[in-house]
Amino acid sequence: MSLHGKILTEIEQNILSGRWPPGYRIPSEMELTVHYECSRMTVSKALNKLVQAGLLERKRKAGSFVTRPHTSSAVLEIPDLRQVVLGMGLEYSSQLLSRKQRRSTRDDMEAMRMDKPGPIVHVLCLHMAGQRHFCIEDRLINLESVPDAEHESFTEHSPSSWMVNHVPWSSAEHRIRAEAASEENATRLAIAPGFPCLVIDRRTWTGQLPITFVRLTYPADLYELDAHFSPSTIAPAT
Amino acid sequence: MSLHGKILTEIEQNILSGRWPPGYRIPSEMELTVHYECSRMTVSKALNKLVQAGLLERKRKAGSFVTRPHTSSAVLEIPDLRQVVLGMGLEYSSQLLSRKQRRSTRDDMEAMRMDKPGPIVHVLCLHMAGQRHFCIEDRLINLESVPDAEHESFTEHSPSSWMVNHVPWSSAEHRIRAEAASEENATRLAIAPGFPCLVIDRRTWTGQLPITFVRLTYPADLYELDAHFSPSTIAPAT
DNA sequence: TAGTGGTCTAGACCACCCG
DNA sequence: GGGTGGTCTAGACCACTAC
Repeated sequence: MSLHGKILTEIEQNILSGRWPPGYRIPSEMELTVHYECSRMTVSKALNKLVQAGLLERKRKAGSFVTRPHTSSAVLEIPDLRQVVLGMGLEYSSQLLSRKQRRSTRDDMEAMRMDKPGPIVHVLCLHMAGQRHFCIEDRLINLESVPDAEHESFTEHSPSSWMVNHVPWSSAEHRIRAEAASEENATRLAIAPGFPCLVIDRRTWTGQLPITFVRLTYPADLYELDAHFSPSTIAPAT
Repeated sequence: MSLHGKILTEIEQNILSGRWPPGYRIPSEMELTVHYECSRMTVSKALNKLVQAGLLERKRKAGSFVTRPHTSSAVLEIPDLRQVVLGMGLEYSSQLLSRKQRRSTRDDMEAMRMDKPGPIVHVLCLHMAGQRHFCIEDRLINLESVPDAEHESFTEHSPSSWMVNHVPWSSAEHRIRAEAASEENATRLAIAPGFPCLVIDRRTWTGQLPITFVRLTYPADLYELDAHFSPSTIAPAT
């Protein structure tokens, strides 16, 4: 592997593992050239790729910093539902409907794409936007990747908020569809069974390790998903 | 603007304008260093950003080539519906329901984000997957950006296929939601009014120029949208 | 104002692989 | 074999901005 590839990988792992948390100031280019015994260009190449990937922010004179919990960085955002609702100008609240802990069943393993069984947390949470039932969050969390979740009650912060703000991820998969509300969800969302809903399934990983699977069910017309995409927005870096 | 930014922009425009078509071999790094009177690193930086953007492919000894009609390159693909259906193992057919040409109305301009009126084509097309009504495509095309569309009947190829294969784009915006089928679409899709549908609005541009607006309406359960996303897939270039 | 990143140079060696 | 891109160096000057 190339030297700048090695530098990139090592720094990336420092970030994704949490050793270098959001806001952390990483060593300056000069310090890295010393550490890796290479020229500034080589270090710079690695760091700039990490900027493009959304893991770093760099400021002259200040240094290079790990970005805040990488929320979106790009295309399909992974938002904190609380922020979404507040952004709509509505009051937000959430209600934990259930919280279970268990060894993963076969269904769990399939949903999360786990390759071997392990302890998980299963939470169900209702999100409200003003008086409207906004979203049902049905989430599995892999306790091997996110051990902190074992002692988190999710009553103060919703699972959505907690995950966004505590857990970094390196890849995600979304599956989006329309669906008629099931009896169960219709009751939870105070809508008629069969009412159209937008359903988003999302899996996230750090490296090869599954973190969480979440199914978000929104009554139609309460939520739209936005995705901007510019492959050519390489915006010559000002 | 920086020099490599200028080089990047000029080459990008050569590609997006079609002057350098897919497969075209662009000048070598050496030729570009002569043309821009700069060092190889500077040219290289620009070219490698274009590789990341998916506009170029580079091969040792062979040279740098414009990629084939950039379909997805990443996250939210812009598929040819024909390929989608065939990929599901079903027979594909399409039927043009209407084709109109007009000067853009205020609604058209709003839909396409045009800032001044101009000639457009409005097509409506039904896509079938086997015996199932798969999707209604409701599309506006800006004739100023896509003059060829004026003399295209869209009977042999569906608008979706034609656009994907003929028109390059540089940025796209998706809006995705669930919706109850309108009376009109229910008839077209052979479903009951109120049946849940997945609706995707998509706008595409080349540079600042709007190309097309399309609304795709799928009956629930006939289609799911997939989106993979790895910000950290910066894969140290082999 | 000093330290940081942004940019650029003029070389160099190497791996690849088309012809 | 020779031209291509991939990588790297050891400098350099500049712009920005936090301190």
